[in-house]
Amino acid sequence: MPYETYRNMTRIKTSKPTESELEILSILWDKKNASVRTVHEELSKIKDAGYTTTLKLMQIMFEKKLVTRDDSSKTHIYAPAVTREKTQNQFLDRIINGLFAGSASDLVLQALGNNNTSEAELDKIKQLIDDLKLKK
Amino acid sequence: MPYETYRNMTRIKTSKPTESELEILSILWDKKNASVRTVHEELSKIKDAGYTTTLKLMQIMFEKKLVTRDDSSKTHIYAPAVTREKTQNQFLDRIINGLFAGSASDLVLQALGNNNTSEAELDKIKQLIDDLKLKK
DNA sequence: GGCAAAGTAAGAATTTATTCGTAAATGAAT
DNA sequence: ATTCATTTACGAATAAATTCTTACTTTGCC
Repeated sequence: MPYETYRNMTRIKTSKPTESELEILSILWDKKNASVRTVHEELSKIKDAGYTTTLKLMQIMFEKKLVTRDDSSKTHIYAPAVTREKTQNQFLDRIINGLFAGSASDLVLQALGNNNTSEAELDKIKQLIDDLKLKK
Repeated sequence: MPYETYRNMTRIKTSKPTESELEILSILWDKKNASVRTVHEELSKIKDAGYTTTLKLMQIMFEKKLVTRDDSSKTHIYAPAVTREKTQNQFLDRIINGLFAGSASDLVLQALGNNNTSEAELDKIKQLIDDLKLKK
């Protein structure tokens, strides 16, 4: 079976976004929605690829249902179909299970230990912890 | 240039481990060191691939300097060349910058919010926060 | 209508990652 | 020293992700 055929078959279902898809999603999350041109120009600031590359990627993301698309006018307008939060949790799960032996708190300890987090943010986390403890 | 040649040129420098390499590293971190056979048997519990596949992967990891190797006897013994902590931080950095807009505390809030962390672990985190605040 | 600009579509090519087949090397046991 | 199981070496095949080339479509403008 030719690879293209295979890919078209499996591309359908929603799945974890790849590295490049994540970059595009990040832009869409910020802008709410955007044309390929807009995304591509934003993308050009951090990487170097042709316009049709971005287009193709966004088309694939549409097939995977990672984005929606309004094609009522010539220039299609894309919007994220998955939330930033859901995607964050998806990646967190993977990294926690694959790299932190399933311990979310180990991840938290590493993340806080190696990062200079502001005092205000530390307080916010402390507050969340207290809330969580109350619920137990 | 044939792909094999190209790959041999670029495979040299240490880089972020791939998904499969991470599975092998996890086993090596647990066992301190192991032969290909041992790693492969451990791997068989969670995935289904041939022995030479594991071997090849570990050889590539050796070339990438992700693992070291004692080849003084017939059965080579591999050991991790990167620490679990360093790798964890590498991935945390990537996910924080790529998906959490650079905010480690956002990641922490998500990780704690969506995970049922035990009270003891919450206390440990709280303790760390207090330590961090003292240092400021 | 004809044409240019900007866009989309689709498949091929390339790059990277993973898996496998085959042959050669090692070494233990007889 | 011959046999046999185990292991390594290495290239090729396959899979997956990314990039590019080419052709077609739409729209605005003269």
